[in-house]
Amino acid sequence: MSDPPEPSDTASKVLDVAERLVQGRGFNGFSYADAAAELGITKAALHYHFAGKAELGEALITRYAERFARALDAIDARTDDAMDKLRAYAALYGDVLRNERMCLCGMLAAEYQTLPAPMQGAVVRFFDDNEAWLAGVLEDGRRAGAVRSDGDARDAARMIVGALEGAMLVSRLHADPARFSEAADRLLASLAAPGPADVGER
Amino acid sequence: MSDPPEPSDTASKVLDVAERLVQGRGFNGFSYADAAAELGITKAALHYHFAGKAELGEALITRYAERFARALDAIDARTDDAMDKLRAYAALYGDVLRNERMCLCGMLAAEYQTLPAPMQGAVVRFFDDNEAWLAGVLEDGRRAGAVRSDGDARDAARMIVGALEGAMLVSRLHADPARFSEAADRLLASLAAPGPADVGER
DNA sequence: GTCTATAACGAGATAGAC
DNA sequence: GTCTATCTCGTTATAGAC
Repeated sequence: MSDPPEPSDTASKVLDVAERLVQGRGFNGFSYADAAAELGITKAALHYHFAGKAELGEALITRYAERFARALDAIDARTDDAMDKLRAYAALYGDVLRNERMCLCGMLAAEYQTLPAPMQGAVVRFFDDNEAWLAGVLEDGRRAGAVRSDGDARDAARMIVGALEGAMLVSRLHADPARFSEAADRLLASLAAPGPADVGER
Repeated sequence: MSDPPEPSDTASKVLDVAERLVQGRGFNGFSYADAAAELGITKAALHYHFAGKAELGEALITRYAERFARALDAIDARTDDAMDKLRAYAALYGDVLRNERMCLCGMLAAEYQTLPAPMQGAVVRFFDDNEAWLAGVLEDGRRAGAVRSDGDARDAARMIVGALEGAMLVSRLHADPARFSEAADRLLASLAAPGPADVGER
């Protein structure tokens, strides 16, 4: 009936292409010309949909963060087990890497100093939200005895986010997603409480 | 007597400035103009010392990797205890971050896809060398009973490198080196073997 | 909503004087 | 070893036609 509240078809395609380029080459390593060429449109047409590179960048983070938030909701709906949630969380990162991409916000974190202020704020918010969700999972897991308990959950959450982002960063050098999985599994294993069934595993 | 084998005074100053800029803003976010302005010389003078940006980039990684290798030698000379070595290794990263910098090669890892091939090779070598050193430390530590033993040491080494690089990446967003230290301490704690003196810590 | 055309700038790089 | 001057290219961005 009325105009769709969704971004126009073209705008959404622009975001798709720009997202992939930025995840692969970084915000500074990406240009309007690259995206326009891939889309088969002109740079001027890009400027119609997104006034400038800064606005495009903001839109990229917003959409990425929303998608991520929905994925976290889906995890919450799927299971109540903390370790299952952590495994699913790590798998989100693995999926990104398997598409030969770096996490969008991990990439932007590296370029943080050179980003326009609104993008900086959005990147920080992304990580804050992730840490908050993870901290909640960890606290629940501790109460249930599924997660090893020590220190501030928020600190533990930050360590997890950093470890996963870093594992992506270095795994990508060898184009080897298996390296990421190895690292993620190790991280998760270090978080699991020694199960009552196999303490000491003698 | 003869010309110094060391890089000329100016070339070395160029590397100092360029290194700081690249660690802060990335290789793509840094320009000859930036460095020349800070040095009070012209872009043309820069081209005399380093033919192009790619050559400057290679020189940056080479010097950085050599410095890092010397730091690892110093650690080896200072202690034989594996956990002490790991703590000292993490402290190397903390020192970089405290200067408001990202690890040079961590930054370049993010921009990997856009780097000239020789720089790509040098970045990969940096991480391979780090992983090899860490794997050796972990194996020694296992033999001595100081390090928790599970799986391939090389995989464990990769997890450590990734976790430290990632912790730098996200800590830098809040300009808060304490966040890095928290994460590094957690990582190290997860690697330490349960000491014979405090098993279960009842 | 997309185009052509072009402006305005900064990038990396080069030639040749000093 | 450093300079001035210039070149060429790619970048973001804008004006205005269609």
